[in-house]
Amino acid sequence: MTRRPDTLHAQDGGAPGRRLSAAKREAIVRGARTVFGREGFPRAGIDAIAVEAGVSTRTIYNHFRDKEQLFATVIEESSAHVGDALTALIDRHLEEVPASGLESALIALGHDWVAVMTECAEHFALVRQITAEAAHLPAALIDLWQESGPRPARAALVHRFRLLAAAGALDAPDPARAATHFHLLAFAEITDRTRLGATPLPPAEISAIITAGVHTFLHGHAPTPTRPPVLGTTR
Amino acid sequence: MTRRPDTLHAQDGGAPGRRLSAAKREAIVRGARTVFGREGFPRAGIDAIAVEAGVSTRTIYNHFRDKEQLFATVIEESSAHVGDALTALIDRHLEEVPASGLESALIALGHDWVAVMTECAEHFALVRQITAEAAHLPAALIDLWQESGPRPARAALVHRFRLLAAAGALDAPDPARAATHFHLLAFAEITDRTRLGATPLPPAEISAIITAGVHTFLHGHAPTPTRPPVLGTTR
DNA sequence: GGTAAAGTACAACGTGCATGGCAACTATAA
DNA sequence: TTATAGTTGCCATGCACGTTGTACTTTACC
Repeated sequence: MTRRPDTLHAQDGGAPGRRLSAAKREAIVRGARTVFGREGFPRAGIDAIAVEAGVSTRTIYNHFRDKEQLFATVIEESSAHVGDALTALIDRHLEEVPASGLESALIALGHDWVAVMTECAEHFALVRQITAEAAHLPAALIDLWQESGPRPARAALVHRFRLLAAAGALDAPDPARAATHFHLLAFAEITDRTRLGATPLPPAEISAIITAGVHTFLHGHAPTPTRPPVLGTTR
Repeated sequence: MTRRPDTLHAQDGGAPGRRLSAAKREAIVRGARTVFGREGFPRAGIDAIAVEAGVSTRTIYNHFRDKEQLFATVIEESSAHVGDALTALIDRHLEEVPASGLESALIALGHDWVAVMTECAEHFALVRQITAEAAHLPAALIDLWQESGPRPARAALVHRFRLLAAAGALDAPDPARAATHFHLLAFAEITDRTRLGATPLPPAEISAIITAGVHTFLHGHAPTPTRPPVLGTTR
């Protein structure tokens, strides 16, 4: 079973038993992500993807069964990557809560989160298209996306908030709800107004939104008045 | 220039100088709203709209220049109607703040708001499609929608919050931001999870979201006199 | 009832686009 | 170098759909 160094993978949906080039496959997926992000799923033409990838349309059909399977592959590979980045971000900022202030930690997390959104603009353009088409996309595809990206990130946030509540730094009997409130106040307005990064927002405005959001969040979930907050290790 | 009682309106884009039936036009717009809401803009076929409206496709083209103009008409007429309903709701619930509690007023507003969303499910299905396709729709269309629906409603909310802040019932130096925070906390999660009403959410869950959201909001924007607990110097 | 305009049925036209077939080209492994 | 198989360009096919033309039917007012 000798294989070329470049053709070690199993194909995703082409004719069975063929050995296709991994490099071509990667080029296709990357090009497809760009075009799908720009134009959306049913709208992006195979030809445009082929051009973007520097590949013939015929080759695309050698690697993938059809356009939909290509789309699924793009979603899975892209969102797993960005999901990891966000999860790492959350853990990094909330691993140890500085006694100096939970507020500054949350604000810093907010800014870094937005930074990821601009760095991975192409991915979030794709996400925008997914949510846009959600109702017309197979449910399995939506699940695939949720599971590989948003869900783990959210779980990490809930986990950290649970620890913060246990440490008395937060009044969050329901950490999941607190996570939702934090996310809404700190990010939802930004994702909304930038359309997930599509339209720019002045940095000062972003900063104001995050600061105000974190402020409202912390006041809304402040530890019970009688008990001064215990800021210590949250682990 | 005798006109039939049924044909008094000016046409939107058909051949100039013809007198078209208002009843047919209404049927077309209503059917188009249903189908556009269900399938989205470019996706909905003229044939499907014609069937839904009980009209021939040719008649549609006698009343409207093309599919896009029909879509614009649907958006304008539908969102103006729902926008008025929401504005009325806001004014009704926040016109006089019961000393008994701003909290209950906001919660009641929240419930009525959600009720409007379910009553006008067809409209919000349309809104879902608009936001989904926003990037590929002419900007003028998006503006048309924003101006006729969401903007007036939001303005009403900001106005009420400004009065509440002036009356000392709320700590909202920036009423616009407070309105955003209230909207996010009380509604955004619901619109998110129900996909603007597309997928159902148990009433108990809705109630919990609104209650928790209003709670967080009020604690975050509580009037200063009693100085709510603050973590460190949150300013 | 007559008449003119609106509405309808039907079909044609053009287009865009996802696929599939095929033969020629090319790069790699032996 | 040679055989093997991925890659490519190009064309064909089929389909979906917006839009229009046209001839016939219905409707509303005189």
